[in-house]
Amino acid sequence: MARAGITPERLTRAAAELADEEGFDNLTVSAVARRLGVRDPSLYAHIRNARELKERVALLALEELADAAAAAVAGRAGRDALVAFADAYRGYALGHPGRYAAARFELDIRTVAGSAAPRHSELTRAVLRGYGLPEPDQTDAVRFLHGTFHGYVTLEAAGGFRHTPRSADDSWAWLLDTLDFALRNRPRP
Amino acid sequence: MARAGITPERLTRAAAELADEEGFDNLTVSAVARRLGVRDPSLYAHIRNARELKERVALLALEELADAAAAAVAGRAGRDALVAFADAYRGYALGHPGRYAAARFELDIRTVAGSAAPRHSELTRAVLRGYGLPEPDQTDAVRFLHGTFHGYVTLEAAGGFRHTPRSADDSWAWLLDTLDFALRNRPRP
DNA sequence: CTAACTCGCCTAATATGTCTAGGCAAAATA
DNA sequence: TATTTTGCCTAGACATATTAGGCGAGTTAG
Repeated sequence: MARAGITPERLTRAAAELADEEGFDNLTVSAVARRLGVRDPSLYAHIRNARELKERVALLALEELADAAAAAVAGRAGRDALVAFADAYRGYALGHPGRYAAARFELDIRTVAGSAAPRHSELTRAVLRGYGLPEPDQTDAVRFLHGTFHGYVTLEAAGGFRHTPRSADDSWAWLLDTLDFALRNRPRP
Repeated sequence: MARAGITPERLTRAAAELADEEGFDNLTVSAVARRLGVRDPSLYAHIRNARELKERVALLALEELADAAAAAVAGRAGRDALVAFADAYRGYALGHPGRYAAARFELDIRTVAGSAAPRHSELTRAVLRGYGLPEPDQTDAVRFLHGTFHGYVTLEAAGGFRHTPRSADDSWAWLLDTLDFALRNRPRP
């Protein structure tokens, strides 16, 4: 049989595209095999199981997201950095819904450590540097920002804001204003 | 064959329990059938398909969550109401992870309208009443709060905060303080 | 009180997806 | 060129989702 020339990169890319097009929940070994023009079992020479396929997409998404965030934050500080960071995050999530969902895939602790996840925390801390928060406030703020961005974007992607005429962009801008205000003026303990 | 006496309530309860125990993603028609002591096809007399099974759990979760939030907010105002509301939300999510995930299940628009989802928005607006926000700021704030609570709790449940010694409870308290401060003092447009 | 009927649950069977075992030939290497 | 590796294949076991059709327990009509 002619070889299909499957590489880890081609496989992961196909899976990521599929996730974006059909949803992360519909990402199956079968669907990837179809897209690559091979039979299902052939893929098991390249992946251990279906979970690993999803893991690959998750790791890719974490990398891409961290890269986008890093580029956004570079050369900015304070409010500018916060807004650019948040917009990069939201832009990626809306532009790549399947990959974004993958980034929330539960990885085991060892895999997380070797992933781009730690870069996300570092980048968030870099953004917060402009606000001069001492510990443990900075850790709290990292969690606050992560949670807020993730939650807002998830609800928006799920269509939760379509029932009201107010635009999701405008609410997002208001949210960032409020966040910036709070971080700058919140009374120290 | 002896009848198993399946009612919509028993079925939904079994599905909800299964979701909490095994995860919403692992909620299957087969698993529910096993738990109820019947064969898979027997359930199709009670549900249309697997999607409807999940929908049932989603609707139950939205109801329970709205009930808990309503009870928490009753008789409170301002900061007290905000904290009680948020704690009810977080408590439910951590106590019933499967049901909570179900509450994020994408329902079609007609189903959402008949669900407890609108109550959630109303309750959030009730909480915000104490902060005297005009429109469209109030709508923005509703989205902000929903997103923040949902995101924080999702990340916490996924174990995203276990890598740092700082307790998730303390970060939560900090978050609520900050939110309250921002809503009270944010400059009007 | 029996006859008819409804409807809850069953078996059988198909489709799709995950994954293992074993085979063959193309590609890499000796 | 001979050998080894290995990418891809077929066959097949097992799980889940779902449809079709049957049978008998509970309910209702005569």
